[in-house]
Amino acid sequence: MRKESGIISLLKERANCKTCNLSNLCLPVGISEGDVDKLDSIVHRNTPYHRGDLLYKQGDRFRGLYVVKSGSVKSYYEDREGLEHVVGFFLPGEIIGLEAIHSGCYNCTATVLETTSVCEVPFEQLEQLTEEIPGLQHQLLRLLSKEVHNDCGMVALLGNNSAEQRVAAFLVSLSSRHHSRGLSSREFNLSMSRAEIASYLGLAVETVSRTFSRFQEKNLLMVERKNIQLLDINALSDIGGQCSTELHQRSGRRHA
Amino acid sequence: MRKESGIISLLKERANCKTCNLSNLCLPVGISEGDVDKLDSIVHRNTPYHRGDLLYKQGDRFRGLYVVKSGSVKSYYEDREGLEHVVGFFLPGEIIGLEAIHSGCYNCTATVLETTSVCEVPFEQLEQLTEEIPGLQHQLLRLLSKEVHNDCGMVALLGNNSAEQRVAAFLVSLSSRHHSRGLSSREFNLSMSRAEIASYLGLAVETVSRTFSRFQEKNLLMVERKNIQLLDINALSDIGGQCSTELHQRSGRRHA
DNA sequence: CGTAGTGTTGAGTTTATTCAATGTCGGTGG
DNA sequence: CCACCGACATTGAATAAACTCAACACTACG
Repeated sequence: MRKESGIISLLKERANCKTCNLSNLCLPVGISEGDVDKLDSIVHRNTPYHRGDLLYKQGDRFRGLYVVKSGSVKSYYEDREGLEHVVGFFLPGEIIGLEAIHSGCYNCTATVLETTSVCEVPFEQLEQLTEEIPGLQHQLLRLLSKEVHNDCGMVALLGNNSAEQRVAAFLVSLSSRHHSRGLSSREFNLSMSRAEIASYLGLAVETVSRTFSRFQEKNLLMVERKNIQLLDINALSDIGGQCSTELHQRSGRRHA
Repeated sequence: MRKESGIISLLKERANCKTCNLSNLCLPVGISEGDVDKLDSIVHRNTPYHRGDLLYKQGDRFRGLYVVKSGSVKSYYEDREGLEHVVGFFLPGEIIGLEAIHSGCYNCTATVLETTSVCEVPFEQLEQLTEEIPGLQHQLLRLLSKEVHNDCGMVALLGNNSAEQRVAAFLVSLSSRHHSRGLSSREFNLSMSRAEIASYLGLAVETVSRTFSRFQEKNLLMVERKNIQLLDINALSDIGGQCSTELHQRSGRRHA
């Protein structure tokens, strides 16, 4: 078996594969196996991080992107009072640091939620590679665009107000993101704390907790600490509104 | 005077210029005047749109990006009940449609708020030009990244909860965006209705209205229908929190 | 001049928050 | 091995914030 490469995930955009099969991933986007080697050569494979470790801090100079190989990451920024505001969670296959290309320094802090391994992709070198690898540029643009798309969805969601809608949409999003990595969409781990969920969704911790309980009473899910099972994804999807489906699923329509 | 070009705005990222002076705009980003002509040649200059006209509809095939030359645009999506959720406003110099690169079709509807002129930039041709124009690719990536950055800010803001914070941050954002185009940061036009602001900020119309009134009582601003004057931008900026400054201003620090 | 669209203001209700208490898990040290 | 501690999670009760409903005001426009 070949070394698994984080950059592959970067380019493939959640193809359905558990282990990184190169030809599966790159051919469909027009990148040959030879080119994959070039990509691989610029990627740093960091040793695993542990809960609380930082990938980068708010204000650090932009070095490159990070691709989650396993585990999960949150990104947040601190306001003047030192309060933390979570702006995103990243699961395997997802890319961190895209917002820093523009200003040349990271404007969030990225920290690891559990034992996590990531690849570091130096951005300058990646940009240079676009000259050698046809199709790479297009993939990068698509990647960025997708992030914009997801964020739009988040804005719409947070404008949706009700706590139930937000929590439901959040869960459906996690579910579909797990699914797109070939993992179970029904049962997974909440690597983030209730407080982190609350911060992300703009709710109080207690509200998140109560909403979980209410969903559980309605038999929509079963949750115990970090472990969660979605019993009725359709119902949750309905509660969450279009956001939860539209926005975090690639091409798929509604779960019918 | 030379024909004004929307694509210039696209590349320059809000340099401080009222009229589009080509050399000002492009040289700093490493694009020569000759290359500007190439860019100009692919841009469609549409006749002005009027309030309510659509640039594109949710679901339309992605053709290209739109750059606002004058006027303003909102983008929103309709949920299953047909309710409108505003996800963004676009002022002169800003680019619309970035979220559609990924999926190949627009997932929001973009509509014009007042008499507005825009440029249409066919995306395929723009991508091809990156081969001829060095630096163009980098600018495109930065552009997308900036959008991600702004959206992150919006997510953080909407997680910030309080109506006052949201409205204040919104106004400061508009202010600084006007400022960066060389227009007054103190007094400008709210081309969007209260309902549109409310939808964008996830508030009720009445709450927006009341918040305006409260700010006015505190002498932070003067608002009458569409016309607004910010009397104390610092104070508003403080209320809005880091988001309002951090997130919508380029390199500048707080208004000191 | 009257009407429709939009914005403001008030009163009551709903929702989510805050504050406080209690419960649960996981680790550490006696 | 068990008791204890701290971090995290849940639940309840009181409070505060924003929402809904409803009335009214202003402007634009025919």
